[in-house]
Amino acid sequence: MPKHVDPDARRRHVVDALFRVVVREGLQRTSLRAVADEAQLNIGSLRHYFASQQDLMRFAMQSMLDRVESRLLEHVERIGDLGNRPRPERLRLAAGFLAELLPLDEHRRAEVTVFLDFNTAARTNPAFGDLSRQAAEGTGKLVRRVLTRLDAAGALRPGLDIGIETERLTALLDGLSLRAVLHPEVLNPRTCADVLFTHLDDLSMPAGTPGSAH
Amino acid sequence: MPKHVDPDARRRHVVDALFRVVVREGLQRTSLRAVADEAQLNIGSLRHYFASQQDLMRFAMQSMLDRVESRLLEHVERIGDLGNRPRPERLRLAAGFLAELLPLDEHRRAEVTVFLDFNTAARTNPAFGDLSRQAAEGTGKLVRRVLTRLDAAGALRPGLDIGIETERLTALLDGLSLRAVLHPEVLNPRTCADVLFTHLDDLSMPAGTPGSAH
DNA sequence: GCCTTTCTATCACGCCTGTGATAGAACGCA
DNA sequence: TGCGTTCTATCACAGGCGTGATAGAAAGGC
Repeated sequence: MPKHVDPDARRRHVVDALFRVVVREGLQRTSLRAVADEAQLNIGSLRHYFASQQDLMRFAMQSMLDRVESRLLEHVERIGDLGNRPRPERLRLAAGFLAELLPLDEHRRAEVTVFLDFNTAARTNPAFGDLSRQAAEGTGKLVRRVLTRLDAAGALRPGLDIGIETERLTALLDGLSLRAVLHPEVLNPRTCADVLFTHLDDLSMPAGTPGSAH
Repeated sequence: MPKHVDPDARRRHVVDALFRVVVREGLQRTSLRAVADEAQLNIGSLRHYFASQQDLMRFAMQSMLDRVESRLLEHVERIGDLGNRPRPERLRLAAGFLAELLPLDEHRRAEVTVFLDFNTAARTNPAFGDLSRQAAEGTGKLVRRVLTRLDAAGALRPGLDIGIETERLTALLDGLSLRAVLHPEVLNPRTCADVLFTHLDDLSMPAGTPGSAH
């Protein structure tokens, strides 16, 4: 088994470089040569790990989605069972969880930036079509699940249409991300988080209502 | 003064062609030659009206923003004074007005698509920087004005933070547009409009108060 | 030692891009 | 008619792109 380097590590290294280029220059200007330079690799080496540009791009987008998903799972692990928390804390936890999707720090900001570029490219580039759709449906289902759980725990206002509220909250998250990434001087992370919390608070029980059934 | 053709009409013709290419192929693949072909013009003629690619692109983005603005103004004209309408109708009118920003029909859909591509490009292309920022601030101020008017007319819930609510509604509109453009099979125009109305209804007087919706 | 696989590095090709330069047609006015 | 401006059309160039081909280095198993 000849194995000088770990190919998976190499691919991760290349993908990291690609993300940096995308953030700095945009997906439009993210060429094989630019990525190779950023990764300090020869373009020949790079092509040894990725058969074609499309392979690289798809792999990169898939990696990005995987990373987001694993960070979300990690967050779920961290908060554990939220069934037996006091109601205001449940809201706070839900907000903190959904905030993983917002560009509130440099790390998430880079990720959301890449996410946005890939997904807008997917509109006209069939190579990304399935991944983009899967991502959009994924966040939708995620938001729906959060709302459903909150509702089941009696934390939400009665009479809400969960379908509509799912679309509303999902669109709100997407919109906050979009504006925060494109116009950080207009929408800063703090306001971003405030808006999210305000929204969840709006969906919750009015103050003074008896809390969790159970 | 020799004048065979109307230069303004020509420029409009070219910009229309450019928009079609952007919608169909994405801004990334919108080259001078592609636009010239779409406009059924020789690239030489095209370059007679636009000194450089950057000139064309900036002109196109500015045109798009002008068209959106004029459609909004036209809508304002159409509804006239809304001060003396019954409250539920005021909400409906405000929703209809803000819906001008959503891709609810093919025309607006194309416009929002172009808007999105230009604004995402503006993140890394300084040529669009000022226009993009101006657009983002414009919609923000627009939303704020709508909310302020509704509030002044007593149509809104008391205790709302107009600043936060402006950001929230703006992000919601952006998010709806984004999802409707990128994933029309997930978020259809009908749901889009429903979400907007639900949101405005949520901001209005609490349920049970005379005049509040449904 | 040798052999095979893995990896790095480079060349060349065809394609597309924006753009400078330029020639000629179309047209209105004198 | 001829003149000058406006417009159309084309060529050529340099630069960037993805990619096929290929040669050579590096590394481990035998």
